[in-house]
Parts: sequence; structure tokens; C-alpha cells
Amino acid sequence: MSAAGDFGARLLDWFDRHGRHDLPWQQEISVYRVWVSEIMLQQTQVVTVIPYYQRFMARFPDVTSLARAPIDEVLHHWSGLGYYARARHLHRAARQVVEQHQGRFPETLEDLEALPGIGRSTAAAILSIACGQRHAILDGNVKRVLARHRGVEGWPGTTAVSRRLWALAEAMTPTARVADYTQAIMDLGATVCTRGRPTCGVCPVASDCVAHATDRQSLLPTPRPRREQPLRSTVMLIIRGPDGVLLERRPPTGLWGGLWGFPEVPSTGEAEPWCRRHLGTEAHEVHALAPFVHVFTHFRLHITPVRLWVKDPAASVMEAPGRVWYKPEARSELGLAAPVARLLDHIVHEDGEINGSHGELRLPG
DNA sequence: AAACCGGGGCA
DNA sequence: TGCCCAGGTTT
Repeated sequence: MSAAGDFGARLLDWFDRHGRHDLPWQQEISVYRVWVSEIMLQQTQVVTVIPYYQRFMARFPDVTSLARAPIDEVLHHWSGLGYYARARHLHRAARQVVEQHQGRFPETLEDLEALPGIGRSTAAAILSIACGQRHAILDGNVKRVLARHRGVEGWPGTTAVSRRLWALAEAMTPTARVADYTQAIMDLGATVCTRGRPTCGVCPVASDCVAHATDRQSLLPTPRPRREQPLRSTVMLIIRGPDGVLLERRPPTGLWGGLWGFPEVPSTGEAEPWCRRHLGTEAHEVHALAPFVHVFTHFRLHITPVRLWVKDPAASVMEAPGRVWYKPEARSELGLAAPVARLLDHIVHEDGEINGSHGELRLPG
């Protein structure tokens, strides 16, 4: 018997007895529902995704409703999940499906991969789970399972290691019950063959696992080489006017692309000139609040909030496109960057206090 | 505090 | 083709 065949059989047997079969995207299976779940699951774990997924599906039950929705509403439903480029890709892909495929998803690897945000692994996952087509997938869970089971050395980010893992993934994928197998190997990676403390005692393929035999679970897959993080800094202007706090839409790409945030300037001294130049009015009660650091994987962002008031911004300024006067206590449907949401929450809290005269900003962490 | 992650974009 | 990028969550 071939190693691949036996591997798949043991995995399927384990899946039947211990796998998850009641997840929201495992019900009423369709390409659309599986697609949305796969995109969400690329960046976030199952328990976190579930409530987002249910809200998303309630609001956008099919590809047509998603395509018709304004991007702001899509981003709002994504707010907090991170990687907002994926929400924008999702939205663009929905429009392409409606406009170029008459609202029906293509069911070939090539055509699916042509949609924004769908690459080789995601296309394969969608077609195997939703359509039962035999395609290998290679997401983070599968990379971990295969690198350990076959003892593949080297960081999977290199093309050589990636090619080897793809070849293994192809070889292991069975010809029958492909949808269940795809779910099974992802489930195994998520619940048994975990990054930190794999529970090899309950693993159906531990008996011939190279990492298990040589006690190298913590060394495989080989982690990415480390780089040091640069520190960037910015000043966020918390501009309060008669109708709320001024937010601007960020550029569509880059950091927090398409989300709403405070106007930013390079240094605190630029706050008042900014108000004159962009709002045509004077700033009052300008206070720098306590700076804090927002940490990303690739850099750290040093944020100095500056709070100020404007009394009489011109009407043209009030109604400028890409600009909104936001009422923090009346949560409207806008996608907000995480530190922006925190600062807005802080404003609500501060306003609730009798004496808000202190200029200190205290944030957890 | 470090690591994670699938695809897009660009040299 | 081989980097670099994003960003809340987990460990």
C-alpha cells in the first residue's frame, strides 16, 4: 500500500470520529459560502471567524448582494479582522463574478485564480470542498503537517521547499472523499498538529511521522529568518468640531487602506498649520496626549495623539468627500483602524467624566 | 514580545 | 523569480 493512500485513509477515519462537522460554512455548502470562509480563515482562527462569518452572511447572503454593497459596508463588516486588502479583494471579486460570469462562480482552478484575492491554495480549497474536485491545498496548517510528517527541512517561504511541499500535498490527496480530506488535513493542523504543543498522542499519522520519531516537532517547519523591526512615528489629529470628530478616508492601498482615520501630520508642530491649510480655521485648546506604540509584525508605529477644537469650519470643509464628522458615541457604519477605534472609545469615556481637564491619555498595554 | 499567514505587487 | 507587505491574535 502506498504511503499516500494510507495517510489519507487514516486522516479520513480520524475526521469521521473527531473532526468538526458543524461549522457554519459546512452547512448549505456553496462556492460563495466556502469562498468567504476561506478568505476569513486565512488570517484568523475558527472561533474568532464564526461571529464575523454569520454577520457577513446575514448581510451579504449571496455574491450579488455583496457585489451591490458599498465598499464601506463591506469594510465595516470586516472591521477588526485585519488585512483589509482581503475585504477589498473580496468585494472586487464579487463584482467580477457578477459582471464577467453572470453571477455564477467559475469552477476551474484557472478561472478562480483569476479573481482578486484567490491564489492556488484558496482556489483548490474552494473547488475541493464545494465541488468535490480533486485538488491539493497547501495552507499554513497543511505545510506544518506535511513538513513534520515527512521531515521537510527549510523555511517554506523559499521556492525549493515550497515546491517540495506542494508535491507532497499532491501525492497525499486521495481520489475519493476529497472534500472531507481537505477539511481533515486542515483540521488536524488546527487542532492536533499545532504550532506550539502538538498532541501527537491522538494523531492518526504519528506512527510514521518523521518529526515525532526524531522529536523535532518544535523545529519543523523551519521558521522564517528573523528581521529587526524599524520604528516609525506619526501624529494623529483628534479634531473636534460642532458635529463630531474629523475622520478622513485613508488611501486605498497601504496601511489601513480604505479605512477611516484621523488626519496625520509628521510632527506635533504641524497640527495648527494643518487646520489653517485644510480647514481654513484656527485650532483651539491644542493638547498633545500621551504617545503610545502600536505594534505590527514588520514595524512599530509610535503614535502621538493631538487633541484640538475647531469652532467654525467652513461648510465646504464639512461636506468634502472622503471626510466625515464622526460622532463617537453613535457608532456609524465605518471601517476604523484599531488604534483609531481605541482613541475614539477613549473620547467617549472621557466625555462621560465630570472633569476631563487632565491631558493624559492612558491606554491599556 | 515574537510569530503567524496566502496573495498581490514590484524589481 | 524572489523579495516585501499587511495587522489582530495567539503563544
